[in-house]
Order: sequence, then C-alpha cells, then structure tokens
Amino acid sequence: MDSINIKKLAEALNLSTSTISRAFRDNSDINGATKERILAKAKELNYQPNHYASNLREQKSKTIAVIVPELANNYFSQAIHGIERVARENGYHILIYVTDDEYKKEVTFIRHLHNGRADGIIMSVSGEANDHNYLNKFGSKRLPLVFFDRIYEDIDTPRVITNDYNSSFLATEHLIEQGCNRIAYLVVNKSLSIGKTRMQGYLDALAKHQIPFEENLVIDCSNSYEENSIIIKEALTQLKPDGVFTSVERLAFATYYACYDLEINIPKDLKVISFSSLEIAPLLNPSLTTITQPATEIGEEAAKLLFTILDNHADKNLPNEVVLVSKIIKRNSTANG
Amino acid sequence: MDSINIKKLAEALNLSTSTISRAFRDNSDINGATKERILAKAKELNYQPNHYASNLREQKSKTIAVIVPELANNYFSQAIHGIERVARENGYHILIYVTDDEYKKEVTFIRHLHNGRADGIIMSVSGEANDHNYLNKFGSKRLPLVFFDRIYEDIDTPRVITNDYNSSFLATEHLIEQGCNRIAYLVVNKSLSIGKTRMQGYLDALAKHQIPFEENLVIDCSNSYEENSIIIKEALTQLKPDGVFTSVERLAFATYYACYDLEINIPKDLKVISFSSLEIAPLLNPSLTTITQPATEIGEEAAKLLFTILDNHADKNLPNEVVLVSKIIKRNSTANG
DNA sequence: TTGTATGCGTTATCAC
DNA sequence: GTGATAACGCATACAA
Repeated sequence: MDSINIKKLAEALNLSTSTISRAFRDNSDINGATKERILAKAKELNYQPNHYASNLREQKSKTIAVIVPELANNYFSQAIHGIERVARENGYHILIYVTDDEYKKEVTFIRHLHNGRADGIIMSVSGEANDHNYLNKFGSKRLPLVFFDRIYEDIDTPRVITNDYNSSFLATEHLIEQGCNRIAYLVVNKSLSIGKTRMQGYLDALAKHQIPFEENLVIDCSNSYEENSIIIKEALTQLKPDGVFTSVERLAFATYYACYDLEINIPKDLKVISFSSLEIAPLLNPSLTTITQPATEIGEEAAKLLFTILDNHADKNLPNEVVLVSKIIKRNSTANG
Repeated sequence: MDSINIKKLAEALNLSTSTISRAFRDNSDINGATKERILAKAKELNYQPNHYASNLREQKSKTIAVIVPELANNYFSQAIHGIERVARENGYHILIYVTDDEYKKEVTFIRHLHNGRADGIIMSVSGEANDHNYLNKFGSKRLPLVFFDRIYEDIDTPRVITNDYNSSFLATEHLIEQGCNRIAYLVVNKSLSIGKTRMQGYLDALAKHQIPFEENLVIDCSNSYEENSIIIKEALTQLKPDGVFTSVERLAFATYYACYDLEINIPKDLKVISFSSLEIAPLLNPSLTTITQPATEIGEEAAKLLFTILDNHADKNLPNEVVLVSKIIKRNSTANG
C-alpha cells in the first residue's frame, strides 16, 4: 500500500503526527511556519486527513441524509438543490435516498442511517398509511430529523411546510369565481395528511360558496401513469366536471393528456388548477394555472433548521414548524372566454 | 454516552466482540444458534455496526459520489435516479455534489473525495474550458471514475454517452426536410465537446443538403435566463431564421418564450427541435419535437460500469465507452402547415 | 509550541 | 466455533 497517511507525512517532515493533525484543525496551537510547511508538503504529497478515521475519532460525519419519495420530479429536485446549497455552505455533504414511495425502504434507510453514517436527516415521508412509530424506537439516540412537505403529524420533530390549506381554499375559490360549480379534486392518496389538508381547503371553499360537496368528485388516483389515465378519463366522461383541482403536478399532466384524447377543451369545457413547481407552466397548452410552492426555499429552510439543531446541542427554543407561502399564478387553464 | 457498540453487545451476551462481528459478516464460521441470539439481541438494543469504524478497518466506504453541473434539470435528476437505483441494488450509498457549472467546485469536490469518503465517482463535467489535468495528478491513487454525458475527451476513463453527432445530424436534416433553410444552432458553450459534437452534426447536415453555413447562425448563449432572453430575441429579429436547433432543453424553452413575446408563430414562422428529456414535451404549446436521451438508462449504465470496475480490481477489458441511442420524436414544433 | 500515548469501533489474524 | 489482540488513521489529554 503506497497510500499516504498522517504518519508518513509526519516522517517526511520529521514531526509528530499530533503536529500534523493540528495543522489541519483550526483551533489548535501551532507555529505558523510549521503549519505552512505541513500544508505545503501535504499538498505536494496529495495528503488529506482520512475522513473515516477523523469521523470515528470525532463521532460525527459532517454528512446529512436526504430521503425523498421520488427524484424525477421538479419539486423534489429543486428542494434537494436548496438543501445541497445550504449543506455545502456549512461544510456538510449530502447522501440521497429515494424510497419510490415505499414505506419499507423508508424504514430501512432510517434504520441504517443510525449507524453513524449521517449526523441528521431531512425527509419527505412515504409511509403515511403505515406505522410511524418506528421513529420513536430509537429513543434519545434518534438522529436529528427535519420533515419537509410530506410529514408525519404524530411524530414530534421540526418541519417545513407550506400553507396548503389556504392555497387549496383559494385555488378552489378561484375555480368557483371563474364559473365552475362541478369541481373535481384529484389526489394521489387521500389518506395522506397532505392530501387531507389540501382537500379540507377544497371542501371549505365549496361550503363558503354553497356548492354541495359530492363525494364522487374526489378522485383517488394512483402512482401509475397508465392507471391514472384510465381513472381520469372515466371521471371526466362520467362525472362531467367543469373544473379540476389537482393536488399534485403529475395529475394535472394526466388531466391534460386525457383532455387531448377526449377532445375536451381546456379552459372552455374544463378549467384546471394544480399544485406545481414546474418552471415552464406558461409554456403548456394551455398555460397552466398553478399553486407554486417555493421548492428551493423549502429545501433551504429545512437544511437551515437541521443545522440549527446540529449546532445547538442544547436545543434552544427553535421553531418546530416553518410555514412558507405558496403563490397562485393564474394562467390560461382557468381563463374565461 | 449511552450509545451501543460492539463491546457492550458482547458483554450483554457474554460473548467476545469477535463473535459479534462474525454474526454480522457473511462468510465467517459461526454457530447458527449463537448468530441468531446475537442478531436478536442486536435488534433489541438497536445495535448496528458503526459504519465509520468498519470502513476505517476495511478501507472502503460502500459509497459513490455523483457530481453534476445542476440538479433542477430533468436530464440530471433522471440520470441520478438511475444511478441511485443501481447503487442501492449493489448496497452502495450515493453522495450528491452540484457544481453549478463552476470548474472550481468540481476540482474541490474531486480533491476532497480522495480522502476515503467515496470508493468511486460518477461525473458529468463542468470545466471543459479549463485544465483537466488535475485529474491526472492523483496518479495510481485516483479513484475509479466514470463520465456521463459531458466528458473530458483527454482524460482516459470510462464514459457513457449518447450518439450526439448522429442525432444532431438527423435533427438538422429533419428541419431541412420540413422546409427550413436558415437554421440557427443554439448552444450554451460551443467550446465544450458536447456542443462541438452536436454542432458538427448540424454542419454536416447542412453540407449534405448544400445549404451554406452562416457563422452568425450559431448563437452562443449563457446560463442566465435573462441574458438568453435578450440574445435569442435579438437573433430571431436580426437573423430571421426559419428553424432553430437547440443543444439543450433550456434554450428551447427560452426560444418559446421569445417567440411568444415577439409573436412569432411556431411552427409556421419558425420550427424548433431540441435535445430534451422533458416528459411532458407533448403538452407544450406547440408540442415540442425532441431528441430524447435515455437519461435514466444513462445513469444506470454509468453506475453499472463503475461497479464493474470496483468489483474487478484487476480491470478486465471492460468497455471504455458505452454509447446509448437517443430518439427523435417529431411533434408539432416542426410540423408543416 | 511540540511530542507521547491512548482510544474511537471495528475486523482480521492467530491462537485455543 | 470462539476469544484475545493488533491494527486501521486520526485527534486529544497530558507531558515536556
């Protein structure tokens, strides 16, 4: 093995390993000149303190894990981008884990991460329908955890969310104001809190405007493209809604495709509004009215929150919940005439 | 410190640490019953072998690093998704690094990664205009490295790319066949190999069809949304092309926005074709003709290639270059009357 | 300011 | 089949 380590560097410089070590840590007493000498030689020999040895010694990894349900999704990739930026600024590295919306994977990831690999976790959850209690099994040894977007309400940990209820209320109201009175609500899994919160806004807006709620206008979709296509087409033909409010971007796209096929004109026959982080919503045919979440900012906030926790071992009274505001951007998919 | 480790587990079971360790490794001699007993107790006490200690001992991290120029981009997030999947299957974890197209960051990341944090690197490069030689400075200690999409041609390492030249040739030819003869080529940085390769296809297609090449129809764009808007609008007004071939997705979007503003009709006045991994290209107004790269597959191939290298320390004769095929999908942005 | 010695949690070698 | 022990590379308490 010809690889360089602290000992060899020490020998090469006729110094002790402790002195070498000091040259790489900031707060140690060390002669400026020797430090220079060490750093120079280190560069020459391409020496870097071994990450695993340091971390074993220091009992921390300078690494955080990010767990998301999916990756090929504007919202999550933007959020990760935000997390990455903040992490980098703080000298942290990020590990990415994708659950594909499978609860089992989430549990496996979280369990695994408690082996020291990461100092903290930022997660958008996948298993709302399942048992969240596994998170409490770690006791006091549970890694610092921050939720964003999709959360477990029954788990006590900081979270970054958006004002979903309000946005949904306003979105529904917008459709009503545009003349809709048969508004369908498309959701991926209505038992998930995020689906429920958004649905409540929908319900309350209907109530406010004295539009009776019809159970079957709540369309429970799946994660499969093909299945959704069938479900949505059937809903459009059978129920003939004049407005659609979709709780996730993907369902708006599916609605568009369905309308193309069925020759339903958006917005004339059907108005569409959706939660979406798509930057090119204006380029769609027709341009899509969106509730746009500040995805990058959500990621940044989540990361900041986590670092606050990691810095203050004595958790000062930090916010347990950060709420960011989404914006409704009206475009042609909900236009009149 | 109340945290559990191998020693405590050993005490709790009246066994030695070696036996505990064996229970967690596959190939060791150990009594079936004791193994059961250990695993059970481990679960009960929430014990997991410390990752950093193991890795320090074994001199490998079961981690690979992925370096990309940007994240909020369909292509890269899909590619990462592919990498993540394959990595997971192989029991590896992935670290993500975003360079924001800054060469300096790339160098810093790569340097840093040679501290043992990762066993290998998958990268789409950012610094084509700069000195790539830093990669050779590591000598035999350089980590296994696989390029994908954007590569350094002068660095000898395996790579996964697409048939860019051919796709560009066919894309340009498609525009010509649709009646264009003033075709602009939009590129972010034409000195980059990927820009050059794609441009060569463009040039050769023009030549084949005896269309004289006009230097100023090659529009060198930037990474800034605002700058591109100005550049493209000026190009469209001054040069009046009847076709646009964009080397990256983002420039196609910018072209759409510019045309909306300038009231140029696509495809009547201007036909547009672009490299793009956008899944909703059919939903654009008008639907966008794309050269679609198999992004996820590219990621998967890159990961597989890396794992082949990591497995065979004696590098068998593995392919140095994997070429995947892109597909041209004709849509309305290049349609005729 | 620098050096010595010890231990972080694990696994491999070698005994038994 | 199991246990004692050294070593992985580094950082710190303590000594000098």
